[in-house]
Amino acid sequence: MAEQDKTTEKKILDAAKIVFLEKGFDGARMQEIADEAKINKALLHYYFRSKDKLFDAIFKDAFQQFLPHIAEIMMTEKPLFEKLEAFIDSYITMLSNNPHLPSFVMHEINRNPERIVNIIKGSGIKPEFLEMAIQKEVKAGVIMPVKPIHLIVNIIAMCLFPFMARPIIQGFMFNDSPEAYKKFLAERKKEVTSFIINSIRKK
Amino acid sequence: MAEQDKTTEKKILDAAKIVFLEKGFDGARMQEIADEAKINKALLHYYFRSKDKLFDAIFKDAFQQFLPHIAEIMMTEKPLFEKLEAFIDSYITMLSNNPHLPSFVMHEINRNPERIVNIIKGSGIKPEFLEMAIQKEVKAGVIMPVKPIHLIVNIIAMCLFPFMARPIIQGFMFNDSPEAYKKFLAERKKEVTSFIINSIRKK
DNA sequence: GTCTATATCGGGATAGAC
DNA sequence: GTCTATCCCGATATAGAC
Repeated sequence: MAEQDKTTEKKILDAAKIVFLEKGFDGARMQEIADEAKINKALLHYYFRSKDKLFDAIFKDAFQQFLPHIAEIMMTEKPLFEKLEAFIDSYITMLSNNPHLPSFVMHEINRNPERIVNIIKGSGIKPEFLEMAIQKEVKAGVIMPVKPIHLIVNIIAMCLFPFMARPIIQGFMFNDSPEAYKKFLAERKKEVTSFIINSIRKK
Repeated sequence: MAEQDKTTEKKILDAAKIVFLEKGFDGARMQEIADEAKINKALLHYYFRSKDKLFDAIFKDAFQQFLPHIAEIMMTEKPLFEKLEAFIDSYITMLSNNPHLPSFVMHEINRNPERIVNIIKGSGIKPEFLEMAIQKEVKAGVIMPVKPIHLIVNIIAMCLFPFMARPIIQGFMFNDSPEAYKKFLAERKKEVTSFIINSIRKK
C-alpha cells in the first residue's frame, strides 16, 4: 500500500511505532511523530486524545508481536529439536525486521511493570502449557532432565540479547562494522540452535 | 557511612544513580533527584552544571560496573570450567545487588550508541584477548569447537536477561510472586553454569 | 477531517540573598 | 556552599476557523 493511500489513522500508528520504538515513551515527541506521519500535531490529538492513549495502542501491539509464539510451534507434531529450530528461526527473523523491539519492550515494562499483567492476561497465554510440554520430553527420555523455566528463559535470552546489545557488539566486538554484525546475526540461528541442542540432548 | 556524613557530592551521585537507573535519562527529573538527596534543585546545578553532565557521571560509572569483569577471571590459572563458574557466580551476584543495571544500560546505549564507543575505548578492554582464550581451549581439546563470539554473547545473555525481564518472569511465569522469582534467581547460577558446560564439553 | 494559533504547565537552568 | 524565587523554553493539549 502506497504511503498516500493509507488512512490517516494508519499513518499515525506507523509513525508512532517508529518514534516510540526508537526513543521510548519519555524520549518521544508528539511533534516528531506528526512529522514522521506528515501531518500536524493537532491531528494526533484528534485521533488519539493523548500521548498516553497513543502509546498504549503502540505498546499493546508491540508487546503482542514481541511475545514469542512459542506455544503455536510447540503444538505441531514435529520432534522437539525440529520445533526448537523452527522457533529460533522464526523468532530471530521477526526480530531482524523489528530490531528495536527488544530494548523498547524491556525498557517500558520496567518503567511500568503493572501494565503488562493486564495485557498478558488478555492474551490467553498459559505458562503451564509450555512447562508441561518440556516435562513430557524429559520423561520420554528425549532430553536431559532440565528445569523448564530455565530452559525457556535461556532460549529467549539468547535470541533477544544480540538485538538489544547491538551497539556494544557492533561497536566494540566488531570495530563498528555493520557488515560484521550482520554476518554475526546470520550465523546465529544455527549457533543458538546447536548450542541448546548440545546442552540438553541425551548423552 | 551514615547518610548525613556523606559529602554533598556523594549524596547527589547516590541519589542520581537511584533515579536514573530506575527512570532512565528522559524519565528522570532533577527535582526527584534533589528530593532523593534531600537537598534542593539549585544545588544540583551548582555541583554538576547540567542534567547531561550529571547523567554522564552516572552512566560512565554504571557502564564500567556493568561490563563483565570476565577478562580478570580468565587470567587466573584455574581450569576453564571453574573460571566459567566463578564468572557466572560473581556476575549474577553483582546484578542481584544492582537489578536495574541491565535494562538501564541497554536502554541508554540504544538511545545514544555513539557514547559507548568512547567509554569502552578508555577502559582498555580488548575483545581479541577473550576470543583467543577461548580458541586456546578449543585447540587444547577441552571444549567442542565453538565460535568464541557466540559463546560469549550466550553467557552474558543468560546472566543479564532474567533481570531485565523480571516483570514478565515474576508477573507472568510466577503469578506475581516475588518469592518464586527470588528462588528462580538463586537456582540460576548453577543452572546457567551447567547448561553451558553441558553444551561445550567434549563428548 | 485538517489546519493555525494559542493556552497551559512542567522542568531545566540561573540570579541573587545569605 | 546552600537556599528561595524566577526565568524561559519546550512539549502536551485545546480552541476555533475552514
